[in-house]
This record gives sequence, C-alpha cells and structure tokens, in this order.
Amino acid sequence: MIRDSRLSGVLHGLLHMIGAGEPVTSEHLATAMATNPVVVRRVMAGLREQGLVRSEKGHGGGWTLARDPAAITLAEIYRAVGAPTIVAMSHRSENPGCLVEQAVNDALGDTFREVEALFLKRLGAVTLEALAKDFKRRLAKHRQTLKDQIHAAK
Amino acid sequence: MIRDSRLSGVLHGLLHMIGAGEPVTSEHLATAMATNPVVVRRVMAGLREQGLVRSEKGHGGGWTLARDPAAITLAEIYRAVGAPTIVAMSHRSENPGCLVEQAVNDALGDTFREVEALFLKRLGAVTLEALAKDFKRRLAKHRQTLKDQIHAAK
DNA sequence: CATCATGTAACATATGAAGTTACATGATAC
DNA sequence: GTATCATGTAACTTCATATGTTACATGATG
Repeated sequence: MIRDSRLSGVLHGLLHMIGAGEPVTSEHLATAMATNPVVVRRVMAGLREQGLVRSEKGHGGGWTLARDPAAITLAEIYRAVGAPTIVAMSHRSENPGCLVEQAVNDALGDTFREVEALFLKRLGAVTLEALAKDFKRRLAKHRQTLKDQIHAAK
Repeated sequence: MIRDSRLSGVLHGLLHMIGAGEPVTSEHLATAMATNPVVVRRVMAGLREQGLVRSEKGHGGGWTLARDPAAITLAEIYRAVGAPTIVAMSHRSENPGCLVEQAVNDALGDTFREVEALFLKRLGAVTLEALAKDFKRRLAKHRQTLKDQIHAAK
C-alpha cells in the first residue's frame, strides 16, 4: 500500500504555497495539513532536500515553492515525501538466503519493478500546476454552489 | 507498500503442504513460517475461506491444500491473505468532500486501478505449482553445493 | 536586541500487526 | 467413553512505527 496520507497532506500544503504570494509559515501549513508545525517541518524538509521548496527563517520567513509548479510532477513529490518502494518482498527475516523468497523474487522481481515504473510514470504525467488548476476550478464551483443554496433559501 | 511479510510467510507454509503428503499441523507450519500456531491459524483461516486450503481437527489433523497447486495462482493467495488495495488515497481525515483529494482522485483514480490490475495480472500468471518446482530446483542445487563444499574440505 | 520562524533532539501517544495465553470444540485412537 | 490431539477463537500483551508534542538552539529581520 502506498503511503498516501502524507502525500495528500503535502499536496494540501503545496497548493497553499501556490496560492499565497509570500512565504507560508509552518504554523499556517499545519492548519491546512491538519497537523502541527513540527510535523510540517519534518515532512517539508524532505521536499527541500529534493529542491522542491525553500525555507526561510525570521520575520516574513516560511515555505515557498522553489520551482515553477508546471515543472514539478507528482512523481517527484511522491519520491520526496519518502516513497517506500511500492512493492517490496519479504524482509521479515531479512533472510536473503531463503530459497522460497529467492523463488518468489525470481518469479516476480520484474513485476515489482514494472508495477512501480507504471505508477511513477503516471504520477510523472501530472504536474503540480495542473492539479492546482483543477483544484481552483473545483473551489470556484463549490463557492457557486454555496451561493446558490443561499439564494434558494431566501 | 504491499503487505508481503504475510504473503511470503504463507508461501512458505503452502510449499510445505505440497511437499508433505499428509495434513500439516499449525505447530509445524509455525516453525516453517517463523511464527506461532495461533498466528498460523489466523492467517490460514483466510485462505480456507477462499477455498485454497482445508483444515481438519483431531489426530492426523492439520492443513492441506484444497486444490491442485497448478490451479492456484499467487493472485488468489495474495487476495486471500488480505490484500490491502495496493494504492489507496488519503483516508487521513476521511474527508470525501475535500477538494484537494477530489482533484487528486480525478487525476489519478484510473492510475490506481490500472496499477493494481497490472500487479494482479502478473501475480495471476504464476501458479503455486510453478513456484514449488522452482523452489525444489533451488533446493536440489543448494544441497549439491553443500555436498561439494564438504568434499572440498576433505 | 527583541521577535519571529525554522531546525532538531527527545519524549509521548496512538495505531495496528504480531505474538501469547487460555479455553472451547470437534475428531481420532484405544 | 474417555484420553489425546488438533483446530477455533476470544482476550490480552507486546512491539514497531507513524504521528504528535515539548523544549530549546539557530538564524534572520525589524
């Protein structure tokens, strides 16, 4: 299973950064990501190492995107977020000599790599910008819906 | 990440059943699977529900394969073992109304299904019998290697 | 130099998987 | 039939890991 709870949280945060024209504090992001500032820093630190975001200290400091959202794909984010290899076989006993595991690996090793490659390829086809646009569209529609409901209630 | 620790343990157990001509006890399997009898029963219960194995009580009781190993694929075993959907997105807040998650789902929903389908397709191409044969080959080779080493040491 | 924000270590909590104990149920042997 | 063996299962106890929290150091800004 893919560790997505993090991924979706991080995406929340990144979309916020796109929206804001200035650095966003960990505290602010913590609200958006439904967690707390220290966790935000921990997770964002991974993205920073991959050159996806920047952080600045002091007054007016916080987190900003380091690159054009159109040039950032979900694949990079997924990796930066600490992608556990999607499929990993049996490290239960850390027994590389186990003949059963060898047989399974021989039969499925390529499959594991293939599946992971497909997944990353698809993630690589979605840019942060595309996601942001889609999100904004949904947001606008959502607001319109709310407005309509208010009108209807009058 | 795929929950494989279980899968590889179960495969150990199933290969044992193929080898033995008689029912194998949970205690015996526990040794092969590096765990304990109760855990074995818990896990095997899932396989039994899928009609892959049978269990019998009393003297001479234990676990046996319910079907021809040539007709059992790793896909079935994987599913029976309690396959968590490979890719599942953000149930962090169980917030189906979240617009970010909606956007992600819209962008990647098909991908998730596609990746999972590929994985299961590949697992479905490997039968338990094929795995058992490969395992036996390795075992024979392994024994030969040990024998050679003993000869060389003389 | 006071304030604000990140960086990070150290610790606390929560969740779920795995292991364990205990006992009930059913099957076989004698 | 009853002693024994094996599964079935509930209840409980670890154990591992992700997450949350506190505390304080470091660096930047006004």
